[in-house]
Amino acid sequence: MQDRSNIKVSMPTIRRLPRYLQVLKQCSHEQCEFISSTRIAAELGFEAIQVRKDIEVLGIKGQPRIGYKMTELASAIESFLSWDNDNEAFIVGVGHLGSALIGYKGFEDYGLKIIAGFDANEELVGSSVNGIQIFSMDKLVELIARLKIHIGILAVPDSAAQEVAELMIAGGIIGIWNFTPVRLSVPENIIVERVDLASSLAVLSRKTSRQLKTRVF
Amino acid sequence: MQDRSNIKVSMPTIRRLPRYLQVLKQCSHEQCEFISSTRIAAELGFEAIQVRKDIEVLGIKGQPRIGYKMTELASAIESFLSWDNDNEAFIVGVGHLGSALIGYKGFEDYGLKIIAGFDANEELVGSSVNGIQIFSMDKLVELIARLKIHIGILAVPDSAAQEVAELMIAGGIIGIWNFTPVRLSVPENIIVERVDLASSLAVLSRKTSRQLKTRVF
DNA sequence: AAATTATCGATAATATCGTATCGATATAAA
DNA sequence: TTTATATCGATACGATATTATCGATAATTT
Repeated sequence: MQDRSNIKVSMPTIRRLPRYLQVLKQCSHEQCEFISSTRIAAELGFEAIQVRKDIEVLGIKGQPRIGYKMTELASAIESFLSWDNDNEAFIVGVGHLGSALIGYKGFEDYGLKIIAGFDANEELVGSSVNGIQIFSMDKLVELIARLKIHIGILAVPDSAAQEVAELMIAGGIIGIWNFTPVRLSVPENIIVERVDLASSLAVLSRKTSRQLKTRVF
Repeated sequence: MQDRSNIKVSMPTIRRLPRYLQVLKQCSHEQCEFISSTRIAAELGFEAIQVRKDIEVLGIKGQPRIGYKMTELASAIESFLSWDNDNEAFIVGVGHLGSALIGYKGFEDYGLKIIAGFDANEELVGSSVNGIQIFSMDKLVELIARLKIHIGILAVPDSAAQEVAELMIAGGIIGIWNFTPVRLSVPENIIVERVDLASSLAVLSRKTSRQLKTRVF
């Protein structure tokens, strides 16, 4: 299989791939070696054709009437998303949200490994959360550089977000997973992915209120 | 202004509206009464034309050379998203994530009011987190019905997700904000909005690893 | 062995979304 | 008063994403 890391792929496709992976993991206990696009689509409520189009970008082939080889499909997705070799990450901000993220087991499935936490609260420094040790902010830049960390998880109070992001970048972070609502201003070669609860809630409340209005009593 | 709750609007537009609101709040301390699409676009790194197109669906008019009246625009967005009258919600699952969500002050801006928490852990029952009281799961269905709650926040362990969702629906919940990775199977009149960390991380790790590869050393 | 069926994969058509253009309008400046 | 400028808003265009169509293929059934 050729290297697919440089082809251009649409964002919606990238966002759907993890869900296919999830289905594969769920179905892995079944005995079958293959899985069809139809089956995947049915599990997720998608159209089979869309699943096939998405899988096409991975550069693997399925067998007509049979489907895709599950192990091959799974590792193709993981490789495509760079989830196959562990992505080591630091998390900054170990409040409720930070702790929740540290404790979230699911990240292992995504090849994300949180290997240290940082917090401005000196009382937390030296302690450990779920086996992850918490360091002082003073060490952040140095440790990023020394351990060659490329991903930083930002879970600090809004007011500190920009400042901490700059520290991360100073150390050598390339990708920032931003859990604050702050719009970070960063150099263009830095990737920022924001988890936007507001937009998610917007969709939910818009739809819910429409549903309420059209409901028959 | 006519009622805009029944017109069809694209999801990307709905997702962008909260960001415009955020800009408005940020700029509200400035003295100016009006704000232009150009200004909003500049703040967010969007194109002005896109901002105008999005605002168009709200049914309000701007003034050429001046822009939109800030207060009018803000309340039009809030009304469109049903964020103007408080949406009361229950949260089920008060672990790290649940606590983080309860403590998140930002929800007030979105018209979301978490008025009670529920947890299977009897030790938590009776306590309160950030001023929100925690009840036993036994009370969930009854209290949803009695208080006419329409939105439920699902922050329980994966294994309990489907079961709890069904309880919510039994009580009368219309919209579920799902913080678990579980794909819930629900009747079609129930709205489920999933906060999908996996898809967000997929985008981040794909882009980050591409950035790493194209970087010049 | 032949017919049937379910699937992949390539191509085409459609729909959706984002962008560009341009006239109209209102303010500010000359 | 006239001109310049910045903005809105309508229309048209282009890009992107999704869906449909159809031939090829391989397992299953008859």
